[in-house]
Amino acid sequence: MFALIDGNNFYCSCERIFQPRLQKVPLVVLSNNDGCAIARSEEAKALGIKMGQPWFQIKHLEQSAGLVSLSPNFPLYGDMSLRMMRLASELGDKQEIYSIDECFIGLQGISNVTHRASEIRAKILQWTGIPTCIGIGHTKTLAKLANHIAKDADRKPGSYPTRLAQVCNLAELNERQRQFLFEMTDVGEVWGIGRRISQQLKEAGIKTVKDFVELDPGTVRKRFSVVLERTWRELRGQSCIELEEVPTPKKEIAYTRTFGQPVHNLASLIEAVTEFTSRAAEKLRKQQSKTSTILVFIHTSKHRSRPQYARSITVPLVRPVSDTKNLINAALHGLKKIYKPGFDLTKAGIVLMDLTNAQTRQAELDFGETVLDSDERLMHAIDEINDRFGRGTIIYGSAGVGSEKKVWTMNQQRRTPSYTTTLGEIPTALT
DNA sequence: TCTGGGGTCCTAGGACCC
DNA sequence: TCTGGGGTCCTAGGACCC
Repeated sequence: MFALIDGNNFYCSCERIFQPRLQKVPLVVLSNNDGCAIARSEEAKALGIKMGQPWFQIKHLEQSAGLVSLSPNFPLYGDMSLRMMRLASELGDKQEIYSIDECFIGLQGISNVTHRASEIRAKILQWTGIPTCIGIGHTKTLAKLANHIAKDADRKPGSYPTRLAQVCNLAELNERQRQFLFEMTDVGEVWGIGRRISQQLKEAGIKTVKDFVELDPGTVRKRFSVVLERTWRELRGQSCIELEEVPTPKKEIAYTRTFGQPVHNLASLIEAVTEFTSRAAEKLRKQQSKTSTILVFIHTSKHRSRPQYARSITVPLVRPVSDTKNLINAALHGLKKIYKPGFDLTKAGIVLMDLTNAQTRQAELDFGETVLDSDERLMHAIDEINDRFGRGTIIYGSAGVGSEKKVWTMNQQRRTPSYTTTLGEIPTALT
């Protein structure tokens, strides 16, 4: 049996902890560059704001409806997440942290689950200020579905029976009650059924979860995929997706950004790609991996009717490395190959691919010209210094050292302080 | 005027290799 | 004039998840 614990409107909830005036107010947290809404409070959802909706389309609600928007504050969300996850883990014996705001809990041998879940929920709320919902079921997909029901029952009166609000345990319901809930639930709410497949199912007359589970598995496999068949089995109570306690190392590490303003010149791109590569290399070393392929891309905005340009290139490395200097050299080499002047470039990024464990060493013939990783101790020292004194304390020269603000950096107009992770930004209580 | 970022998995065509 | 089959790599794009 599994539980899924999920923070409600997580980023908005994090912001509200330190700014109580934002309670009950329609609130959105915007994406990088203050581009679109990536988290919405219930009040903001009630205004009809959609997930991912561009800010310029909803900006007018500031005046007319008191909408408040904030730039994202990921250090804060990451730290609040850790606190929430630590408490959530007390529900069972195993935990899989699935995303910044949700985790699965393995419930093997746990009795009185529903009651325990309510207690954990109350504890998380009291200790961290984050409201959560908990779904429980025999498979991960069912736990996800139960979580959806717990949430809707909580915030949309009349959608589901109110006793399922906040904590919903599908495993303790009888078959008839489960069927009843399946019949009320749109097939598109199922974990693994996205916009596209949901639409195809509906065109075939399969509208609810009940319709879907009544299909024949062979048909699901043939018409769609083996992946969807797995989802079907999970909904029928057959567990196919295991709990992953230890996160598997990433196969790719990316750092990509939309620029604050369009960029036209190679010099700015070099700065941006240097910065992106440095940051990705930090992540790479943190996970104790090396990379042997780096992909660089640049492109214009599809939303503008200007000449379009999009290119990417993969640059193979002679051997797996994790040091920033070698990676920057490779990335800039690729960038210069794909750069073409005359376009309003709005986004660039790099992806480190073909990651391998840093401990693995491939033996090789010595041709007397080996390009080695920079001293590992040097990289380690730079990471430590940047960790301790703030990102950007030590940078590579091609990241640009001028004092003026770089055109490509992000716009973040409404960023809140890092209340819990930066000494100078700790909130003060007025006496 | 203004439209996010980080992942995984899969597919398909073209270039190139033997 | 006649012209195979198997494979990899690259690039691009689409599906899903958060």
